[in-house]
Parts: sequence; C-alpha cells; structure tokens
Amino acid sequence: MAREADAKTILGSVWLRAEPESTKAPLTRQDIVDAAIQLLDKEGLDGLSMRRVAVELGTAATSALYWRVANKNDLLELAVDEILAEALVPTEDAGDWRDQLGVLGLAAYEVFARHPWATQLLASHAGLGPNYQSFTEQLVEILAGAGFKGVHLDAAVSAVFHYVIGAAVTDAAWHTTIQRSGLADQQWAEAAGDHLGIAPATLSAYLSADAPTGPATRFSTGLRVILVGLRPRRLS
Amino acid sequence: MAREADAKTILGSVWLRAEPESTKAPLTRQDIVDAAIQLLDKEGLDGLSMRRVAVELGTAATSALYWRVANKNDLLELAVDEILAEALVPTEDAGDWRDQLGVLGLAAYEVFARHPWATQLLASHAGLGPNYQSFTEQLVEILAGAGFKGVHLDAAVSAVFHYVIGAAVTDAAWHTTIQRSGLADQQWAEAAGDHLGIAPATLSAYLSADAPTGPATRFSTGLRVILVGLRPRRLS
DNA sequence: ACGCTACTGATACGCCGTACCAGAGCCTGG
DNA sequence: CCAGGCTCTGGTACGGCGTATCAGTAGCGT
Repeated sequence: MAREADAKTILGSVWLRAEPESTKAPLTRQDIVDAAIQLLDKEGLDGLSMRRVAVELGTAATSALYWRVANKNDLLELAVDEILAEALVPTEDAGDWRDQLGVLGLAAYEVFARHPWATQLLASHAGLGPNYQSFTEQLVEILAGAGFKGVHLDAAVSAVFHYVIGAAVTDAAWHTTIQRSGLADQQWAEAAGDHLGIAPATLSAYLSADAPTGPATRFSTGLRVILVGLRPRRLS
Repeated sequence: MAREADAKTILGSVWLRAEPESTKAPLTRQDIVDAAIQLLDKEGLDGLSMRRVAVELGTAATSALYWRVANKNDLLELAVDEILAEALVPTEDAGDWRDQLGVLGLAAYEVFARHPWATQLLASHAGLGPNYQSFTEQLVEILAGAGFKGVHLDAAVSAVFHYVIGAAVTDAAWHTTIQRSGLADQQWAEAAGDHLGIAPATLSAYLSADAPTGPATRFSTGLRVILVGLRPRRLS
C-alpha cells in the first residue's frame, strides 16, 4: 500500500504531515510537483489529473505517484506553495516601507496572474506552506519596521494582504471564464460585449493586461491608495 | 436533446446566454438552484453533483436538470449569484459614507462566511450576475456620493472590494482545510497546533468566529483602516 | 385527430481519484 | 550466502462523476 496514506490523521493538509522518507526513489516529490505545475500552467486546473501527471512523468501507473503524495489534494497544495516562491522578492533597496510593500504586493499579484490555477485554489487551502508563510512574514517585517505595532500591525497586514488576494482572485475569475468559453480574448470581448451592452473595445481595454486601463494598473493604483492611507499608530 | 446546450456559443457563463423559456416546466430553474444551494451549504462544494441535486428534487434522472441549465458550471454560477442577494443590504441610514461602506462590506463578508463554497468559486467565475453587479454598483454609488471621481473612484472601489474578497477567501481557506480533515474545529486546532508549534488555544482563538481575536474582528479592523485612509481626491 | 414540442427515465461513454494486488528488485540481519 | 522484508512497479478494478443519447409520453394548438 502506498506509504503516504498510512498516516492515521490526515489533518487536511500536506503541511501537517511528515514527508515520507525514501532511498530508492526514482521519482521525487519535486519531480511530481514540477510536472504538475507544468501541466497546470498549460491546461489549467481542470486539465490536471493524476493520470496525466503520471503520463507526463513517463510512468504508466498512477500508483507511482501515491508513494510520494497522499492524494491529489496534497499535490495541489505543494504546487501552490512552490510557485509562491516566485513572490519572495527582495525589497530592502526598494525605498521606504510603502515602496517596499508596493514591490512585494505586485510580485505576488503577478505570480497569481501567471498561475491562475493557484488563485483558484486559494480559497480551498489554508496558507500553511513555507513560502506562503515567508511571504506574510516579509509583509509583517516591513510594516513592523515602519513602526506598526500590535493591533495596528495586524490590521495593516490584513489590509495589504487581503487586497492583493482579492485583486488576484477577481482577475483570475475573468481569465478562467474567458478560458472556459474556448474563444480568444478578443472574440470573447466582442461576443460578451454584445450581451452586456458594452462596447467590445471598452471591455477589451478593461481586461487586457497591457492596456493602460487594464487590471494591472488598477491593481497598482488601488494598492497605492491603501498604502498612502496607512500610517503607524493611526488608531487609538 | 436538452435545450440549453443548443446555444452555439457558450461563452463561458450563464449570464451571457438567454434562459430557455418554458411552459410545461414542472421544475423551474429556481427550484434547481435552491436545491443546489441547500446541498452546497450542507455538504460543501465537493458534495455537489448533478445526480445528487436530481435525487434531492425527487427526479430520478439528471436529464431533467439539463433542460433548465446547460451544465454544472451554469448551476454553480446561478447559485453564487443567488446567495449574493443576501449582501444587498440597505445602507442609507448607516451614517457617513465610511460607515455605509463598513456595513456593506461586512454584509458581503458574512455572506461568504456563511457559504464558503461560493468563496471557492470566486476565482473561477467572472462577476457577471445581476446581484454581483448590483453589489459593486452600490459600492460605486456610496463612494461617488462621497466625492470620489474618475481614477480615484476606481481605486477606492478596487481597494474596498478586493479587500473584502481577499478576507473572505482567506477565511474560507481555513474553513475548507479544517472541513477536509474531518475533525471538529477544536480537535483540529490541537493536532495542527502540535505540528506548527503553536499553542492550540492561540490557534483556536485565531480561527473561531466568535473569539475577540477571531477572523471577524480582524476583518472589521482591517476594513476600518482602509476606510480611514481613504479620502476623496487624495491623489493628484 | 394529429403532430409537434417539451419533457421523462434509462442507459451509456469516457473520464476521474484512488484502492488493491501480484510480482520485482534490493537491503539487511543472520 | 541466503531469507525475509522492505520499497516500488504495473496492472486492474471500483464507484462516482458530467453529460450525451434515445425511446417513449403527455399535453397543447390546430
């Protein structure tokens, strides 16, 4: 029987279980996670199945996977945390604390824009992975360094962090919906614009990443507004 | 063949297609959506299947559903928008614009807390439903009434809205992870606390909705901080 | 009375996650 | 050097899923 499933208490997350040690291991956890990420980036969340990952890895049977990973859920958790590593950018040289938070927030936002499947998983998996935790710690450190303390620190972290998540989620929703239609962005904008009574050009400009009125700009200005409003020891 | 699927262009969302009219209809769209919501509230997103909805409605075959709904995705979109109606609370008597936004934001947050499955779907479905749109319109109106205009208006809406979504998503993540473990909240906190090196009591207090250090309070203070920082025509 | 349409109920297809099992190879203790 | 017990492979199987398909039926407009 596959080793990973032996654990009596599953606890709902990979991060609450020990990784199975191995010696023979022709297939490491990393291999599996990497293959999964590649597949997820290419085909989206619905395109991922244990069988496809197995095929991608050249092993005919899925049983090979279950030696390194308890179930599909584990694999997804590992994949999400893996790509979050991309959000851990250095910020010391970015300027004052507001600029630093801007850089960090944008980095996370861009990671989620690159990997919409990860965004779709944010509401189903508690942030227990090491990279997720490092990210929030980095947020906390910057704000603490700026003089935020106690409740005010918590509130400021909450404001910035949740704003980033929310923006990523909203963008991923558009992306996934368009993807589901099977149409190219442009064509979808035309068809959808008709139904919604919006000029396709306006819709396109609203959704296209590069457009000056696109989501990336909206994200940055929204974040800026929050950051400008934040001040240490503001509340009593 | 089921009528709904006839539409040549699916466009990725119910809201971009016409509802099939019907005369005989012993089973309305509303019936189906209501049954789905009941099931989702009770069993979570993974507990919903077309077959189970059909059983719940007393019709043996799932084909009955496909006359009113093109596919499972449509049903989920309809369910999400349906529960969003609960977030459309009146705000005129709540005080100044900040208080009004506080009331509206909290209402939405609480809706998502009551229906975590809807939160899990936020990243997969663009907000095209009527209730979703009404909600954002209400946000816009309050801020416009407070004197926000143009880019500043967009940024303020983005800040408030995305913060609410992000907080809901983060909370749903904890909820879903604990749910998946099959343990009661208390027991999970003990087991997880062990693994993470956190006192179970601290973890419990952090997660329990009623606790003074719980997610609901964190949401409110975070939102308050954002609102306090917002001012009409702040940016150039 | 007829035929069309909207619908029912059943069945079927091809996928999914994952359990199971027989065997293979290797590691270790005697 | 061998025996036993690991870890791991490959194959198969189970039950459930979304949804297509199809033969029948009931009621309505003419």
